Amino acid sequence: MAANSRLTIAVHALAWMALAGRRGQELLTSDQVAASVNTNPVIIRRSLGDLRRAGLVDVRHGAGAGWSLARAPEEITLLDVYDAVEQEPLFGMHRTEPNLECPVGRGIRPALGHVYGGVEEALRRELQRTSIADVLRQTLRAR
Amino acid sequence: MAANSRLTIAVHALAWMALAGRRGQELLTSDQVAASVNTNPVIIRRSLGDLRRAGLVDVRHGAGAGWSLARAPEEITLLDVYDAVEQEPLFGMHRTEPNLECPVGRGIRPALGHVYGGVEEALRRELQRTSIADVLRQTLRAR
DNA sequence: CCCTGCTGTAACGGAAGCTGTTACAACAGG
DNA sequence: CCTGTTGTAACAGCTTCCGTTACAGCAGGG
Repeated sequence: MAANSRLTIAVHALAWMALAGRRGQELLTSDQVAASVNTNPVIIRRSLGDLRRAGLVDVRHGAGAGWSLARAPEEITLLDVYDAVEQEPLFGMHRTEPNLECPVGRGIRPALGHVYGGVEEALRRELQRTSIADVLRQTLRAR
Repeated sequence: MAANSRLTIAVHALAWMALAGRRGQELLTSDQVAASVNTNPVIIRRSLGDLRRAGLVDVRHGAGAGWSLARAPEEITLLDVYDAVEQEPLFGMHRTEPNLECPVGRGIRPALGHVYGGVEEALRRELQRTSIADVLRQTLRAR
């Protein structure tokens, strides 16, 4: 499985913003976030751009610009983040159309679509159970 | 997300083998399976090789060679198949180590590991609820 | 009204994974 | 021994992801 790190990067950025906000610093630049994640600021801007389009963060331009949370950390679930940064389905179908003259080839895709839908639904339910505030709490507890 | 089709290919192959077995043909060659999936026989051999290592299918060499199910279709769950063909975790961690001088950078990985573990567990529970026989039943129902 | 600092995004490159293809050695029934 | 099939290596094309550089655009503050 592809195992990309987009969800991890986005959650890390949000958790860091939540901690900074608690310390009185509402506004962070992509450079400041990138310093904690240890990556290039453009990666952070791309990720936070996805989150902005989903309404999870706000951005300010001009001098004194930066990013801030659009909601309280308790109100942002990992499902919100997942929807913001991932679009591909979990499991791919056949790359080439199966043989439609075979009874299995003819019916397998809708059948699998149904099963895969149930799996994704279970995944989404689980992601919804955890908020950015939960992640931050567990993060600070781990010493 | 990468959305590879390995689970789909493997389940398709197993469902087709289950149907052929029900029709009295226990043994299928990789060419015959490839004809239903509509792909190259080597792809099928690679996939069935994973399933063989997991003990889900048997193989016979020599003349009259081919593949057969090692268990009844009711006894093979999609979780068995998933474990046989996927090894990467669902969500990747940071590609480069986060900044350990930041409290979030220091604690985020174990915290996320815990959350991701719960999500994978939910996914596994759901995959376990469906067998190859279930998939075949739904496949033949869809006309 | 300009200056400055940051965002938004395009363009590009390297690395890795997946799929598909060819080729060929190994194996085992008949 | 012959034949048909498996097992696997090697390779190519394609795509995605991550990282980097570059630069236009925006908006507060002086």
